[in-house]
Amino acid sequence: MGADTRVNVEYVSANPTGPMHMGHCRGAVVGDALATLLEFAGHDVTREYYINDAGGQVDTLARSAHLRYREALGEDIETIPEGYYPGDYLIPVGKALAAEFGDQYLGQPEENWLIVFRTAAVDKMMDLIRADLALLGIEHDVFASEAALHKAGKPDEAEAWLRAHDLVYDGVLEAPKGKAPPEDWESVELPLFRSTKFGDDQDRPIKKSDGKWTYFGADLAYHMQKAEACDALIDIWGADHAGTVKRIKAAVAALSEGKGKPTPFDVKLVQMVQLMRAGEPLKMSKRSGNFITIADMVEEVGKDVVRFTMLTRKPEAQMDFDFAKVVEASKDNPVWYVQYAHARIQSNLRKALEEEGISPSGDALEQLGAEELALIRKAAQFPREVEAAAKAREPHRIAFYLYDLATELNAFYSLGNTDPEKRFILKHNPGLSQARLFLADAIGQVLRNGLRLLGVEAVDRM
RNA sequence: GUCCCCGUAGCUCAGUUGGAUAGAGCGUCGGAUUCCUAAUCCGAAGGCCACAGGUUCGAAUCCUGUCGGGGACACCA
Repeated sequence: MGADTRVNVEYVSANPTGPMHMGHCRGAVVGDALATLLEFAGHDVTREYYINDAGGQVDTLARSAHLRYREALGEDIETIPEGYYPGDYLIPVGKALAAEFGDQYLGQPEENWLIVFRTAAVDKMMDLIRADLALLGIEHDVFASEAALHKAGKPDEAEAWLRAHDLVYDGVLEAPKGKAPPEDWESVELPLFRSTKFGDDQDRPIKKSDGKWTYFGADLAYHMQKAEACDALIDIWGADHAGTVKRIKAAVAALSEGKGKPTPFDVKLVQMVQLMRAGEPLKMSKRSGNFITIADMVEEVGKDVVRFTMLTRKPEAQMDFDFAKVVEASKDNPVWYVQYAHARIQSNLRKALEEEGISPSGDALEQLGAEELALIRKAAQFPREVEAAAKAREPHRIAFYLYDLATELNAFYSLGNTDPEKRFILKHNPGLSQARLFLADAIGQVLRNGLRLLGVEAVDRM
């Protein structure tokens, strides 16, 4: 492809209010694999994470941290009240805050400590999140802070520009139609972005009635900021945000076209994952703060299994993740099967060298027959497969391709069971043996390359 | 009520972005093994590509509608 364009891939962007749970997992893996895939295809990729550190949720986080801070200083806080984050992960944060500040924020009104606690708690949460992402082998290049965006006045800039072009106006939202009748509906005049001009169902407010920016108002400025530094934008979102795709696309179209630099922008929606164990769905209670974290998943089945499995389905289709099935050692477990093929190749290469002194060589490739050629053809498809997957922005195709390649490798390998002449290691015919090992080595290479694209390590023995 | 995603073999899913007889795995049935990793391999049966229209020389693929599953719909993030 060699397009050599700068592509910004934003993924994960989980709220900095706790550790990552399984709901973030698929988007994280898909985004990361996509980024790698685009890099491999010759793009200059930026992996970006947007930190929502300016909304009401981080205030709740700060208050929850303050509660744990009081606890760390000896107070019995008993049960965590409604409206606070109950998770145990805030206990060490409270201790750290107590160690850092002593009792100076005890018994103080909120305005005296909220900002301090918010900043400190968000930092700690981001450390947590970065650690969780590292478990999945994920590392972002840029962590963009929403608060910093506000401080830099980006939303104001965007608003001014949009107003100047009659794309933002002050207006009143219509009450929501349909099944959910308005309960405490008030009609207020708000600054609205004309997203209907770009196919949205409704114009969208960029500021709230208290004058603060809405999430959308900030996000719009954020996308503008990203677009200034690259040639194409990709966002990976959970499917629960599908309803906001139109407005943000409208915003990017309006701003980037208006400013003379139309920026292609793609939002990839990733569907929910249903966790299962041996066919039974796992239910988790959000209320108690008890959910299955990414750390739990990685600890139980390993990074490679989590990553590969998340890529064995197209992202926009719902999927199950069965803790029992993903570690099964059989052909219906793609992770295992691809690894098995690679280990088998490595095992043969080792054995050939150590026991027979035969190493791969391309000197006698003309001795290879029709079956080997079919295998070579399959392996040779790899670059085209990568190109197609990159163009379609669908990393899961690589996973399916690797599975197919493993199938063909194993099929050829099995010919040697009934016909000893079809084996890789042939003592009486070193030339052919070298050629077949050369082929095996090449396929091993393709498997490794493909797995690396997915962020999965190939194993040499199992 | 509106919007988005999905609907392909009994089950779980691919399908190279409109091209020839629609492909895997599991399951079922029938085979292969004194084996370089059999945790594997080969073969068979099994499809009106949800349904109905439309566009096209040509549709699983694009458009419209219906049905079914999932998700989202105030100034939350």
